[in-house]
Amino acid sequence: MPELPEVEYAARRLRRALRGRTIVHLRAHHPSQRRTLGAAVVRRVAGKMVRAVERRGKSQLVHLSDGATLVVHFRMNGDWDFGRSGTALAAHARVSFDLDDGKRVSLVDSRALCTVRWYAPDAPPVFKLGPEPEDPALVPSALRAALQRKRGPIKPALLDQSVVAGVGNIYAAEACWHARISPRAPANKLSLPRVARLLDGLRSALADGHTNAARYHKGVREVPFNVYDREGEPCNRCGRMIRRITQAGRSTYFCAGCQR
DNA sequence: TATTCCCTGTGC
DNA sequence: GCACAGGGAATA
Repeated sequence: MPELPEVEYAARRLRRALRGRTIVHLRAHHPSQRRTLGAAVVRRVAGKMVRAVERRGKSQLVHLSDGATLVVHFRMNGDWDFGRSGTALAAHARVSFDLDDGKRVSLVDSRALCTVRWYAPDAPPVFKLGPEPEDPALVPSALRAALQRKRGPIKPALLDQSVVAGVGNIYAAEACWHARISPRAPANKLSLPRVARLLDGLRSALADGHTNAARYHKGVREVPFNVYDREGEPCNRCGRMIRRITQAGRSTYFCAGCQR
């Protein structure tokens, strides 16, 4: 379930496994991954050491010792599986890294929508991303300026990665709920106080997400969402029924009682 | 700015 | 069967 908190957590685990290690063997196991990881790339990556792993928005960047970069995107349901080389591959393993310490990291993704791209040292990836949600430079007036360039309703606007990096469908809806703003409110007409509330709402929703990402692998009970996937259930704030609508082809959950 | 497509799995 | 799934690039 990879949105920003999950990707942040995944990138940390990946960093722990890869940093300083040499990739003995990179393999693409599915045709959709072989399109971006051809034989030449796979050959070139072999023997390179991992200098650093970082996250930008929902992308994970693996910086290699020859200056090349691998960019991993989980899309809808990618995740890492950590195991040992030579053992059976995890189900739905799409790409795997065999490391010089005998361990193997696999990208598992049942839908095979995940992407792994290789960038040459002289042509590094360029991201059209807005500020990270935690960036101190992201103040209400900056968010408002970004939103004023947008047409259409606020909730789909929050999914635009050039507005704020890493906001996905769940947290866009949760942020609107926290801020008591209708997902249908025009993005470019939100007042500064409402934008400030939205920013606070986004940060609290993501904070819950970070708690959950840490709990996910420990079997600890997770913090429930307030609106996402709760159609027909009562709102935690006003008790009215949560509704589901479609915006820009995706589900939006909200409470028409207290989100105006 | 909305739809279509990429894939496969799940739940009704 | 069919609708739907958290993303994003490519389209009209």
